[in-house]
Amino acid sequence: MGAKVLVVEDDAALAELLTYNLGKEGFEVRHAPDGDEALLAIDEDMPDLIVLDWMLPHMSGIEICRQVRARPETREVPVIMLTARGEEDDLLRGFETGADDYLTKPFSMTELVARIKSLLRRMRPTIAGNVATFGDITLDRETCRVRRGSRDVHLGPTEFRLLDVLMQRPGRVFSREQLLDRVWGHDVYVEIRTVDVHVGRLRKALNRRGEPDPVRTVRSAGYALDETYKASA
Amino acid sequence: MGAKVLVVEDDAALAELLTYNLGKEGFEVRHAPDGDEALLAIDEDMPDLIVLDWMLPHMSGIEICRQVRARPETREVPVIMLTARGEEDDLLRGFETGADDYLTKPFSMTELVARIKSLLRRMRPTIAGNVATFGDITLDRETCRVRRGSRDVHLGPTEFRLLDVLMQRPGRVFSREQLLDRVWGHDVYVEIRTVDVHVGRLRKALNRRGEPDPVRTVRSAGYALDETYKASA
DNA sequence: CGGTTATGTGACAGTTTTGTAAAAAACGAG
DNA sequence: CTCGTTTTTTACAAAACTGTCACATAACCG
Repeated sequence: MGAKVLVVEDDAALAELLTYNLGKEGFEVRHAPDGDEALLAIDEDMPDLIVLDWMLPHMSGIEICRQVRARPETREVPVIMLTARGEEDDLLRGFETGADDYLTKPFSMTELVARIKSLLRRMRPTIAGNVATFGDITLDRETCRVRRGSRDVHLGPTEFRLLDVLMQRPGRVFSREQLLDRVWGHDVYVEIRTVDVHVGRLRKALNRRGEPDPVRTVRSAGYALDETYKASA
Repeated sequence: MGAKVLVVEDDAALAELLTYNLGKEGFEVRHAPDGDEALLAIDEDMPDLIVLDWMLPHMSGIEICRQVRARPETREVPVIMLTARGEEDDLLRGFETGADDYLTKPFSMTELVARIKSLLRRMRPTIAGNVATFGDITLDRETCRVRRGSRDVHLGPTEFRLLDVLMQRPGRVFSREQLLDRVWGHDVYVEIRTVDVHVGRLRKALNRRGEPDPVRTVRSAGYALDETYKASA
């Protein structure tokens, strides 16, 4: 499946149009009609991107945007705002608040989709739709398969998600806590060292004898995919 | 503000308009009339953002964009493209190539400025936050990597934090007490001379034979990054 | 100069962090 | 329920890093 997109829009007709079209593009769409629903949705399952109508019943778009930017775990989520024509003031305040892009109604679906893809690519460089690539490693979310070069790599579900998370930002160091959050879920309690074990298994599955290890251990910090390796492969 | 913006635009009148207005906003603007000049300008002093006309004499905007994206050191630089009305094909190809945003001529200066600021804020992790540079030394907090020139420098956690602190204000002298505070934490008790040992280790890791030492000892005061060195490198 | 103080640095013993095998527990398809 | 797979925990060894000390150098000062 594609990225998760949260659409915050009170106009039911437009909301449905968006849901339908984005869904067709392979995004997993969730809809929230107002600010409270939006924050709830964000809590329940973190979207990869938010499309935010600027005019909402109770809480203004600007307020939601501010709240999203305020929390550390959502700070990185890109926001596209939808404004009515000619609200240039709002627009500028929107950018101030930290929106990443905006579209003026009415807008073309093609354009919205292009902008969404652009922002997502910027956020998660290796992910183009369902397939992520890092050097000679390929991870396909659709078929749940991983390949290295021409060989098939068998991973258990946990190793698969682990690699998936690491590949969302190659090179970035994820702490064990962050990995627990993202791979196991923020409500599950497991020993921190379990991460190490699974990283070990991921390595064993990924590396045949003589191949360089794409997983980097950063002492006292966590694990990351090694950009050096990517360059060499 | 004060970010460096490279404007690649062959139409002299528009170029001047851009230069003037962006300058007024506090950006440091450099102008290149064609692709070759653009690449040269990028080499000479890396811009923080590129405004790129899509229709250029020799090399098309798309080609420049591709080249910018191909090099690791410019991969993260955001690109805004300027297109004539109705070239929707170009637009989509532009996003494919990795442009981050686009504007259709004619556009309002306010809007361009807003978009530039938004992109710069989004890139902040790279420009203002996560990567520090001092001369030929680079410290990346996201990947936990340090490089000197083209060589990878391996540091232990303590040396890493130490360099991090020093790089937060290059040239400033930090007393050993201050370094203990900031690197070890103000609640830890360790001998003051431990700082010296770690500075020594940092030096050893940073300097290959024949290279000048970027760390300056200030007798009876502390340590600092040497601005003399920065100038020379 | 000689005396004094500050810094550089090798060695080392102790600590922390990581890799990993193996056991135990959990899970899932028949 | 049973078997095979996967996950989690645990324990231990290996590796990496740390803080301290002692002594060698270097800088300062009258």
